[in-house]
Amino acid sequence: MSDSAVSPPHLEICVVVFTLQESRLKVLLIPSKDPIFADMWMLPAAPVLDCALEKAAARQIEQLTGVGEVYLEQLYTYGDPGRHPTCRLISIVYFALIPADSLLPAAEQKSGSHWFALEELPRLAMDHADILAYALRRLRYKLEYTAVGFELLPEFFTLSELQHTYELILGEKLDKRNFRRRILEAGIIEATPHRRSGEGRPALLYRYRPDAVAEVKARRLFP
Amino acid sequence: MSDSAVSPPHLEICVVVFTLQESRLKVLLIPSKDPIFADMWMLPAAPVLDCALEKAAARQIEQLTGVGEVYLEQLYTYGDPGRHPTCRLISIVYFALIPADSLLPAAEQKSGSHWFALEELPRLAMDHADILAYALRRLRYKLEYTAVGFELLPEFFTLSELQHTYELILGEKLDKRNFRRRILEAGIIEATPHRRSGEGRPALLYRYRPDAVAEVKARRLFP
DNA sequence: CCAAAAGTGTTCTATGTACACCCATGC
DNA sequence: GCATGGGTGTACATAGAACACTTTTGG
Repeated sequence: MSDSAVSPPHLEICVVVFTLQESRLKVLLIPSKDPIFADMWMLPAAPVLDCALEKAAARQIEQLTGVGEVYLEQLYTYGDPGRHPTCRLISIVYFALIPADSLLPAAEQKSGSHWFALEELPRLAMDHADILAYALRRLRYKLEYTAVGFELLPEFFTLSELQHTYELILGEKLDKRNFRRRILEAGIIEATPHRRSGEGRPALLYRYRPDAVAEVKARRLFP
Repeated sequence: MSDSAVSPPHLEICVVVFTLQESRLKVLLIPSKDPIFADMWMLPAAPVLDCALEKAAARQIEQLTGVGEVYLEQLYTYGDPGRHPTCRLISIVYFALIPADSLLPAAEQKSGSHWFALEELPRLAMDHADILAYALRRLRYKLEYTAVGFELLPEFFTLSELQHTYELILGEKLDKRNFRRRILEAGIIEATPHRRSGEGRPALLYRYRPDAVAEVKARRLFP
């Protein structure tokens, strides 16, 4: 079992995938198969076979959700004796944002994975609760200095939808006028000629400027 | 050689160690032993044997410099086909700050390592120049919202010495009065009753508040 | 015409920036 | 007594926070 320092530790790519459903921030989990963690859930992970780490994370997310292009960023590499009771394990963790409207429901059934709202998490195996907490911290932090919020929305969205996204993730109410001013001054989204009719006055639809994605990537602090 | 996806990739812990010598920010490098990278230098690295990643990085730094307790933080995990021409390699990179006065010169001789000023770097193997550039970016960034500067100084230091440290790392001149106000308001360092006599008026010696180390760790965005 | 959500500027506060002179010591 | 670095406060500019009413549609 854990005959330390004889064979190298196991190495896996682990992903924290967020989406927005029913006005809640949700994370993708899979049921644990290991009897040690019976009735617990885990962040999805897969053994590292080659060294294309980001591609491996993307491939894994595609298998689980059916979505190929996602916002993806390396989070941290966790390795510590005692993370896992019986084996030495190193997890390279990525985190990702997916707009709910691009998810394939079939993929979820097939993989046995499930989306959990952050307020209704099941028991998580190992240190996965810590990892998730850190991913959320980083997401909140990134939201403040870049405009990744739109990565969780469909291609066209209203400013109110975007603001609600921010409020959900940050866990606080924001001022409408200040929010609009800042987000527009950031120049990452732009108005389209279309409108959406709903209950009240129809809202202008916005989309992120396609060339702004590169800009967001350039602005990020993590390579 | 590179029969991909048959055996798992090689995994190493790599360290970017900064210190301050002769009014210059320096980084610790070792000469490459691999003939592919003849006459190039590298960031120190060692194969991963167990999964105590941070301890492994600390151990490596102690072997190279003789210093046991250092400021240490995980930087990023690099893995990409094409990083190394002949083998698949994943590097978990840490970065560290060491006060120059605690270095053991003997350790440097024994390991063949050498301190290079950032303005006079030799050719670096693989993507190590990128890694180093990112480590510097992160150091500069951290300096702005925490007060890690004192990690490069001896136990007792003057405010001018601390300011010069900041100026060196950030690469710009800072206003003396504003610097002092901010650094003291941050509450991370405290005056001692001692003074240092030098050329002009003797300067008060400061040290960081021992209980502030935990605070700095708590404030950091990376776990 | 009423309910429901969209849209829009200004004032105040706090934070950061620029800036110049006196002080204590060694030689 | 003079050269050298140490030490101190204030005015101004900029960024962020608080705040309330009018507009457009559907029912």
